[in-house]
Amino acid sequence: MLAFWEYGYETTTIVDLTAAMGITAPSLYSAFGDKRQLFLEAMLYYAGNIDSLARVLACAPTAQEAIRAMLVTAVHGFTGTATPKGCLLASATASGSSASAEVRSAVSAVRQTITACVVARIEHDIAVGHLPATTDSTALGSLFIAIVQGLSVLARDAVPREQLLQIAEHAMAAWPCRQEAGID
Amino acid sequence: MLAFWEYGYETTTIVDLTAAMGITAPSLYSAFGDKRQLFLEAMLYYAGNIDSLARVLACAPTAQEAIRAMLVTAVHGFTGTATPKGCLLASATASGSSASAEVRSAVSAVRQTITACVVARIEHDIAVGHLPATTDSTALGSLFIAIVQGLSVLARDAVPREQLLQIAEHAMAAWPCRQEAGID
DNA sequence: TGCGTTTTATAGTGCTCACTATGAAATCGC
DNA sequence: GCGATTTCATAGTGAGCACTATAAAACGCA
Repeated sequence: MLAFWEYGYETTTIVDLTAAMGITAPSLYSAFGDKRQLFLEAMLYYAGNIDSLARVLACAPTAQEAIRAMLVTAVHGFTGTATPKGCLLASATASGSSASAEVRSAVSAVRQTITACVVARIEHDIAVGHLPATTDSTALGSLFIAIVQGLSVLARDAVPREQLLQIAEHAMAAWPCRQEAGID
Repeated sequence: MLAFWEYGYETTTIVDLTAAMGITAPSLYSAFGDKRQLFLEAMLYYAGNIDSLARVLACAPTAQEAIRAMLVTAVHGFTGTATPKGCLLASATASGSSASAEVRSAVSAVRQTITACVVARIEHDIAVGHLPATTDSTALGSLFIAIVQGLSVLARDAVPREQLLQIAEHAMAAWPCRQEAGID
């Protein structure tokens, strides 16, 4: 997973993977089938962290706080010292030949699942009156997904964690109704 | 440029490039040196469009309108039918082996130049009183760069132009002072 | 037309890619 | 303890990569 995270899907070689895993090529192929299946498993393992993030989305008192937590968690994940910079989903298949279209669409599907979770949380807050009924939940949720993916690009450019956190804080101003602290 | 835009730097092959340009490999090498130099020229040609965007930044009446125009221009560029989806700067070197680190830092440098233009425009509006003196110009400018790069990811996921424009419109709410229309 | 120069096409170079055939080593039931 | 079965390492496979040596063709100029 770390190798794919660092170098991307097509640019990571079997030698990179076997070296990282401490096994030989035949073992890798008997265990995972081929490079594509190994990547899909690694991606789902990576997205597992985001599944726990979906639980955080549901448990937060408001959608604002839920998204704030998502942004902070993302920034921390993108700037860890023990892991590659940025987001595996954002960078591993950002480009590639037409041979890897299937892998790219699998990553896109995971991203859309995450987007759907965010949109659902926003719609819940609309339903209970925390957000205006006129709120465009799809556009607002997609905006924050876009911001997360954009933060990944900046993290890859070696922008430090503190600055990314400030950017994320500024992004929180995009909520349609400015509820000051204490309203929740 | 279109080939690099579509497939990325490392995943675009010399055969792709010679086929797109209608020339043979020796002609390509005598004209451009090698693949790396050809990519750098193609990237600067692509960024040339963004240089004209820097002029738009300076000519707009306010920083808000300047950034709004940048977002709209970006969305249109990311969803054109005659060009690949997304942003060349965002996707072409999002991942890659350590052999292409130099190319990746060149792309990062262009992105930081664009960020500096945006930040300068925001600081200009702070100086003339269009924006609060407490505005964090670096964080705010970087946020909109992150949003543009994030929109590129969504565009690559085949999100339609109209939805991206709505997302961009929602992003405009992130400005620190909500100046309604007519104030400028 | 004939010659020197530049451009271009053919055909390959060594290298690395994802992937695998074959023999050695370890493991297991009994 | 021993044979059957599974697991693993060595050593390669054809294919495709970035890149180039050589020679033919096109061109400017007389």
